[in-house]
Amino acid sequence: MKEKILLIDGHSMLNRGFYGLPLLTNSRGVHTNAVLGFLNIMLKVISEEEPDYITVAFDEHAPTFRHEMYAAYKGTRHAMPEELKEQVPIIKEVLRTMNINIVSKTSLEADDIIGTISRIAMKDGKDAVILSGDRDLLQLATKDTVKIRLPHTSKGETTVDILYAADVEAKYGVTPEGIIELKALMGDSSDNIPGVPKIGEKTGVALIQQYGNIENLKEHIFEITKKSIKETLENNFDLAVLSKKLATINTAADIDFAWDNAKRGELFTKEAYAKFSELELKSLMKYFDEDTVSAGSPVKTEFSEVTDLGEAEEIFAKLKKTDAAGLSFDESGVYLACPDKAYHIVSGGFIAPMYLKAHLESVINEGQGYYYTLDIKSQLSVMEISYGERLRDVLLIDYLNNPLIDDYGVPEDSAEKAAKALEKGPSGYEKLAASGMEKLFSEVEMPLAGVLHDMEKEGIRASREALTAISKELDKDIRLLEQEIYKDAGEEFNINSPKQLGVILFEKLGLPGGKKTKTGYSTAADVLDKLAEDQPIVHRILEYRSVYKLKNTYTDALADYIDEGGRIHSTFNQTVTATGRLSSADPNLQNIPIRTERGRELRKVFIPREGYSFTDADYSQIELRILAALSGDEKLIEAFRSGQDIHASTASHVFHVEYDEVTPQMRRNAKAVNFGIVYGISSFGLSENLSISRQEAKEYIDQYFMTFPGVKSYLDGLVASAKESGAAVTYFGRRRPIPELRDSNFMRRQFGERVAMNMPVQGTAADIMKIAMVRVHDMLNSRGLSSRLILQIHDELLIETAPGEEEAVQEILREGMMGAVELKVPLEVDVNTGKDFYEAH
DNA sequence: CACGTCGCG
DNA sequence: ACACGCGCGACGTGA
Repeated sequence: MKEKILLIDGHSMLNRGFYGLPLLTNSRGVHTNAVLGFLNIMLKVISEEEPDYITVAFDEHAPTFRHEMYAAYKGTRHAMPEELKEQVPIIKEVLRTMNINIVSKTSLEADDIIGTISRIAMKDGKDAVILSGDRDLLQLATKDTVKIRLPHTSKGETTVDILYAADVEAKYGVTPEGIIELKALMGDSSDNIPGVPKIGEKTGVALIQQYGNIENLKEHIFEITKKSIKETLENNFDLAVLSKKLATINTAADIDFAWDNAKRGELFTKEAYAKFSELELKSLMKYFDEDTVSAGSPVKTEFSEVTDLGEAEEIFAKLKKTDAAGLSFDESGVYLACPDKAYHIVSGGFIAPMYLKAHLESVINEGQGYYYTLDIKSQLSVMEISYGERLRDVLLIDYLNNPLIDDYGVPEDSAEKAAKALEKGPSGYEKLAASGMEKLFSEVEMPLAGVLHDMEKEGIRASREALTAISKELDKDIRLLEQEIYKDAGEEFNINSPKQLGVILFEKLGLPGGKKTKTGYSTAADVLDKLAEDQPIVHRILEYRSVYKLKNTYTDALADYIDEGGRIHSTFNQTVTATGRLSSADPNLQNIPIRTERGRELRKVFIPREGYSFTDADYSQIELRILAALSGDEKLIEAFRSGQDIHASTASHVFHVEYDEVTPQMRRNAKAVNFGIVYGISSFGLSENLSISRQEAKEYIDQYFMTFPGVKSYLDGLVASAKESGAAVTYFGRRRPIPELRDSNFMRRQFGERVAMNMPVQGTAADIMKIAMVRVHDMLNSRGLSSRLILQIHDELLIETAPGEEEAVQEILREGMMGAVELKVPLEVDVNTGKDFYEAH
């Protein structure tokens, strides 16, 4: 049996994986799609071919020869996307853990390495299998010793074709040598081979079939009948010669290759297991046997238990001098992970909680290293340490590095948190710093975590009695509406089921239209409104929904969140939104009704503690102000500086009427245009929103951009730079990757463009509010006030104000919010006080 | 668990 | 010719 070597074209396989699979990441935001695609196909081929030797060839990063020299000359070399680039070192490391030989050499392309080794194999009497996604390699196929495995996907199924010389000829019409000649004529844009203009695959194949090679073709050029072909060949023959040179793989390159190094070893080692786990390549875990799994599981850091006071003292002293440590704490004590050793300092006995807190604070605030936590906010409920710039939270680091991650993988176990914080912290911080987000991190997100903890702990008082009373009323209405709807429909059905409702409305009652959504009829409010304004049943259904929602989502649900102290404690998430906003959950206190009077009534259940009042402050038009400031559009800036109503002012410009002549309808439309601009305008979206024609919507937009040309060029610039860098960025440097911008799907690309326009505006507003929160919190504290920040609703802050502190609080809110940043447009803040949330806002 | 719907900015 | 406004969380239905 002849021995066999598998030769893999590293970059081409990575490329294939990258563009063939969606942009996958593991929970820490590391992109893995190219690695996964590479491994999938490699493992498939290994199991089919059972090679005795394996070698993967990579191009060196330095400019390589054949193809790149032309690219450099033409200036067409295209940059590798960042998401792909970062996977190159990863796959190399994975291959190393799998004992797979990697060969690369400066000034040589992977093709040349593979070509050369394949010829060494032939000389040494071995078979060679070449795995590549690049058809260029087909020139290396021989009659029966060198075959090419070329993956291709059709109908979602990936197969890896087998091509010997005869197969190449059957499939492409030319011999392996002919592939070179063919490329000389038709070129290859992906490889930067120019070819001869106007000659494509068809003409190329025909010419090579007839003349064999370009030299012979030149001699017989007079035979060519088609004038245009003949001309282009005559005029561009030098390009054919250059292309041939570029397309020819060097099979006698000077490389170091030893069979010993290429010998196939154990692929599924415990190191490989650890690597696969880290990358979360779950579909590949099946290859590992149980022994490997247990041996390769990440080594749990051993935390030695410390109960002795003296020993604890020494450890804290040592901690102050280490460069980096991970720390976490829970009811049992403090976990400290130093680079050399890890400790669990046990609370209780000789070591009092107060002692732990004091020492921890002393380390964090006086130590010379950096101390990494993982989700500090949730730990502050155990021990309220105060911290400064030496504390770095890895959850917040990870979030800033990539806010799109769904799950940052915070372990339950405190010890693991400390270990992981030390493990991931320093490199994560480096990445963050490289993106210029140090200030955002240390001056905004880190201190904000403490502010949010205080807000969560404080909570907001809610009246259970009031909720119960409202709930009863709503319930009455629901029953009434229910019966009326059944009567209208002529039968009982589940009104809450869009599916059943669609059947009733559009089939049984034969209401017009009835389109939309993947799963059936849309019964959304705006659709129903447009379809059947005059139908009583439609109005009752919308009324039913609204009342039903009020009862279930608000009244009843909120009552269950009231604690013994009569207060509701929401969670403010700091790491969930793509733009940098906060979110509120369990319960969500950022979506308490206000737009309808009936819903708004609900705000009366939120009340301050006895003797206190509510002070509410909200930024006026902050997003539009940011748009004006960042775009530098003179007219928009002037509109704000003049203190006019911005929507009316926009209306007067867009509709060419005097400011005083703007009608309410015009103002409404202008307001929708303003929103549209901030959301990443499209004429379709605006027309839907305003129930006007696409044409009219387009005219509004055109008119808007004509009025505010600076906004237009700013938004265009945002899209352009997001395409360039792959991300949108706020004024303060917060970054949101937008992978959609290079999606093959038009719709998703469009979405990416809208995001590129919206994120810097929404995100900057979020940044400003966060800065304001830290300032307001600081001022309340430093002035020793008893008033407390309790809610944030994106552009609004609510403070529970202690008696006698009303004026101070108003001033703090104004100063904290307006002074958060200095822009070309003044930030305006509306402040209100009230005896409940209804009155205050 | 995905989807539709709807509450908020 | 085509698709669609940005950012969230909670609820109920139905597979």
